[in-house]
Order: sequence, then C-alpha cells, then structure tokens
Amino acid sequence: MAQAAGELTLNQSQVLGHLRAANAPMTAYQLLGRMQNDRGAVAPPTVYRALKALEEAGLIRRIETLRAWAPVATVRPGVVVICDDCGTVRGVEAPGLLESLHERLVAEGFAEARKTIEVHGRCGDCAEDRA
Amino acid sequence: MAQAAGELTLNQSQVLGHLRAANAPMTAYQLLGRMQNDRGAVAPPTVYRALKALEEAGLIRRIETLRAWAPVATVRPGVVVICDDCGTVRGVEAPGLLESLHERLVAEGFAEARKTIEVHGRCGDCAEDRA
DNA sequence: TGGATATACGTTATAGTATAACATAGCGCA
DNA sequence: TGCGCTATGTTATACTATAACGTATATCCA
Ligand SMILES: [Zn+2]
Ligand SMILES: [Zn+2]
Ligand SMILES: [Zn+2]
Ligand SMILES: [Zn+2]
Repeated sequence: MAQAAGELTLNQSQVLGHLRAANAPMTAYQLLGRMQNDRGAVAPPTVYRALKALEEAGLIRRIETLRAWAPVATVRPGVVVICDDCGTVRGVEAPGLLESLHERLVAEGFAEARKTIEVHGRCGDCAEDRA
Repeated sequence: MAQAAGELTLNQSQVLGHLRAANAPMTAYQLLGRMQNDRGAVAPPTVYRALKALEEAGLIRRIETLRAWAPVATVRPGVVVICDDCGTVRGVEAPGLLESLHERLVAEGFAEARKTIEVHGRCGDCAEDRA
C-alpha cells in the first residue's frame, strides 16, 4: 500500500481526526479506545505507528508533561501552555524568546535539534470561575 | 519513623546519592537496580516515593523528554540542555528569558505554576569529536 | 509478465514507567 | 498504654511504548 508523499493513510487520518476533534490532548490509549469503537479490534502498534507518522509529518506533537498528543494547529510554534484545571492546551507565539535562547546555545557551541517548552498553571477562564 | 523537616530518610538519601554520582539522568528503574544492589529486595514504590519526596524538596527534577531524573544541582534554573550523543545534561541560566515568558503569560491572565524547558541537540564536545 | 522491493498494517508478545491498596514498624505524645 | 503520624514493605495492577514477525498490496523495472 505505498503512499503518495503528503497524503495520509486511513489509519493516520482517523487518529488525526480524533485529535482535532478533542478539546484537549489525548493519550495513545484514549486514541486506541476511539479506534476500537470505530473499527473493532485495533492493537497499540496501530495507534503508535500513526502517531509517529503524523509527528514526522509535523501534524501533531507529543505534550511531554502530559504523556499525550495534540495537533500542532492547537499548539503552534513552540511554547505550550497547559491549564491544569480545564485541561486545555494552546500555543503561545514567542519568536523573540525562542531566538534568544537559540543564540545563547549557538554561542556555547550547542547544536540545537529539538525544543520542548511547556508551562502548566491555570488559565484566565478557570481563575474567573473560582473568583 | 517520623522525620524532622529538612532531613532526608535513608531511602531518600540513597536515591539522591545515586543521582548525584551519575553523569547523566537516571530512570526510576535504573535507580531501582542500584538500590537492589545495595539492599537486596526493593520494589518500585520505594524508589518512586523517594523521587516524589526529593522532587517536592526541590532537590531533583524529572527530565520529561528523557523520562528520567536528575539532581537540580546539575540542571539549575529552568532551561535543561541535553546532548543526545553523550547523554549529559546541564542547566543554562536564562533569567531574562524566563521572566519575559512569565510576563507574557501574566498579561494573558494565565497563572503559571510550573515550567518545563528542555533542549535536545549535540554539545560542543561531541561536535568536535565528529570533526 | 513476473519477481524484487517497499510500505502499511495486523497480531502477539513483551518491555518500560508509574501508582493503588493494604500491611507493618517506629516514634511522639495525650 | 493507647493513639495518630510518617516511612517503608509488599503485592498487585495500571498505563505507556516497542519488538518481532506475518500478510497484503502497490511500484519498479528486468
Ligand atoms: Zn473515529
Ligand atoms: Zn482552564
Ligand atoms: Zn547505593
Ligand atoms: Zn555531548
């Protein structure tokens, strides 16, 4: 079943669909449950293969501190902000910040390959709910 | 065996000792192996309890992208820089950077509780080795 | 045309990470 | 002495991820 570059397989687009439909990151086994609802017997490697392909395609990322996965669309560019009350995750643009860190490391001879920046706390909406 | 505030139990100081003696972060099960060498039968909760107490005491942190643990002394203030070749981890001071991100989030009404910033790549030494 | 190769997926098993739940032992103190 | 607190022991289990092998199908080209 060779795949044209840039196209998703059924497996991959189902996983991506579930992630996009969710309002919070999903764990691999939550996705597995959804896939089993859709299709009957599905085993973990099926989900993990889709996650790997989608990540390599730049369509999703793993939220390390949640051990869960989110579409990059909801998490854009580098800084991931997570509300521990409502579970929502969003991306914050901070290009200057990322660039200055990058320069810092270059100056020390470090060749940067991958950055993870995740901030936990409570979002404005949840703070209001407690007020 | 009630414990005076600020003192470590034997269990905790053994775990901390192993982490401080290592030149790279250790996984919980690597620590478990060391503890078993030291003491015979040891089960996972023993290690995880020590890790939790040490983390709450501010003495260690979990390196999320490695699923492993390191003493804060080697990882100081916020930005964790990890060489994927030699496995070493160090902390980089970047107070301005952290502060500007903090202000950014405050301005949006987000109450920050915990930040994880981890950068993977190749350190200067390892780059030289390949030259 | 037909065989070599490559990719995706199925299937089974297992590795690796973390916690729940309950039992025991020592200590401080009413 | 009896009670409550904390740390640890012990057993079992939950949760996360990958190894290994098999099958089907598409593609390439001799
Ligand atoms: Zn579905
Ligand atoms: Zn919230
Ligand atoms: Zn030891
Ligand atoms: Zn290195």
